[in-house]
Amino acid sequence: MDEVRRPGRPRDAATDRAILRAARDVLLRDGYAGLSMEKVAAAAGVGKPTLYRRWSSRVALVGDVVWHSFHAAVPGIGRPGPQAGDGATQQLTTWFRAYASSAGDPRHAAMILALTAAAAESPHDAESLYRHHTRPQYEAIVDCLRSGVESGEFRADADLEAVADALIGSVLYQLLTRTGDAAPQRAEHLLDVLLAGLRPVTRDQPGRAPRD
Amino acid sequence: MDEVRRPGRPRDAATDRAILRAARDVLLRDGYAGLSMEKVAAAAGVGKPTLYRRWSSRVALVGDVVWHSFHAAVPGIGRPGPQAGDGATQQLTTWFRAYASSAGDPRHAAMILALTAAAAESPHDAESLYRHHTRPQYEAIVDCLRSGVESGEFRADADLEAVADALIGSVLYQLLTRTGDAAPQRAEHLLDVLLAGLRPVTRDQPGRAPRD
DNA sequence: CATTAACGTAACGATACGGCTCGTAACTAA
DNA sequence: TTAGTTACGAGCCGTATCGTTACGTTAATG
Repeated sequence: MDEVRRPGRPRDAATDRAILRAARDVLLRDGYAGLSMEKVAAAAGVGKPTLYRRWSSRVALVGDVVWHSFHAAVPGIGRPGPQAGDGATQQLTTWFRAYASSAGDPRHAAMILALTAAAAESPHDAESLYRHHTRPQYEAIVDCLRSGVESGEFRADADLEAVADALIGSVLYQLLTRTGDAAPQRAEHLLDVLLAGLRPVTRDQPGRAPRD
Repeated sequence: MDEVRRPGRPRDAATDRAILRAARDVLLRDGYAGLSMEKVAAAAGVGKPTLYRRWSSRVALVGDVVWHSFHAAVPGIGRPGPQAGDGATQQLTTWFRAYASSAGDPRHAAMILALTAAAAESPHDAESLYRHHTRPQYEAIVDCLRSGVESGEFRADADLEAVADALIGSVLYQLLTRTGDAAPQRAEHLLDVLLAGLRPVTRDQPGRAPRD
């Protein structure tokens, strides 16, 4: 997979890093609305064409910033269970604790919010952002839940995607409403309720509430 | 509470309605990013100062549009349980079904996404938007859950705010990731898991998973 | 009629978008 | 060495939006 050397002056890898770093700083300080290409270019000490040579738009740049920040600081974010030997319950718990805790870090919170803002304000960008930055993680969670069903840890009739939505969505909602201070405890408590609800039914306890 | 008539030409109530309607249409067609004050003014057949006389900023206008759209079309959105005689389980079910179903309507989806975009892109606006447009509903849900705890329908040790986060957040995440097609079923299934997890523990079934 | 304020029109300065052109630097191929 | 190609920083361009202002008109008060 060696890079094919093309004629002409090669791009400076240090410039890539400087831009990403500057964009991350601006995102932290001013939020997604406050991130302009000109501000990023100035902060990175580069010209605007240098930005547009690499990223076709503001959304694309922000997407890459989020991507790099996540993979630099939260290595296992894409894989819920680092230890394959653990049960699904333990894997899910480990991952969700890490995820909720990372959302408590302002650096990651800003990244998640930026992705959210980009997706929410423009339906067109939302699809591509989801495909590239969120779906792999989402599918890994569902896979983890599915393995828990196969091992008998979880109810077979549970809607696993609904559970994944609730896990990710609850953190997202907390970030949006700035209730994030109590996040770590709340993550633990949400796991309590969801894991209890996922437990296979016994004879004494029917699977559904009587009302319907 | 009669309006005190002040001297001078009074504001035209029809103009208010025309602006709100135009802003709603633009929001539906072009999303939050595509909503500009000039576009709204043009669509409403009104000058820009007329907009700024009523709303101090774009965010304020969008906030009011969401407010009016919700209260016009989803009357009970602020009060989970229309029938006070119902149990908390039934109240919660009724409300969440209505909420998830309304999110399936593109008109409401656009409103929720607009609020989300505004909150996500600017931390400053997020706080005031939350206070005025989301918190009452959120607190009503928590109150409903709390009444369920008091009546013995739900576990006393459950984190009710975590449950509320999960309910609202799951819908939000589905909207953001355009997985909203399966929303009605998923809402039902999430209720299944959460209500099962909220059920008070019995002697046969310990409250927590063994692993910790 | 005098006062007051909302109205539409038409600007304003500031800022950001995405693109473009300069002159220069860096690298490859002949 | 030389020509060709591409990246680079600096900066300008046209369009667009922001929030604001000035101005003349219209509609209500007293």
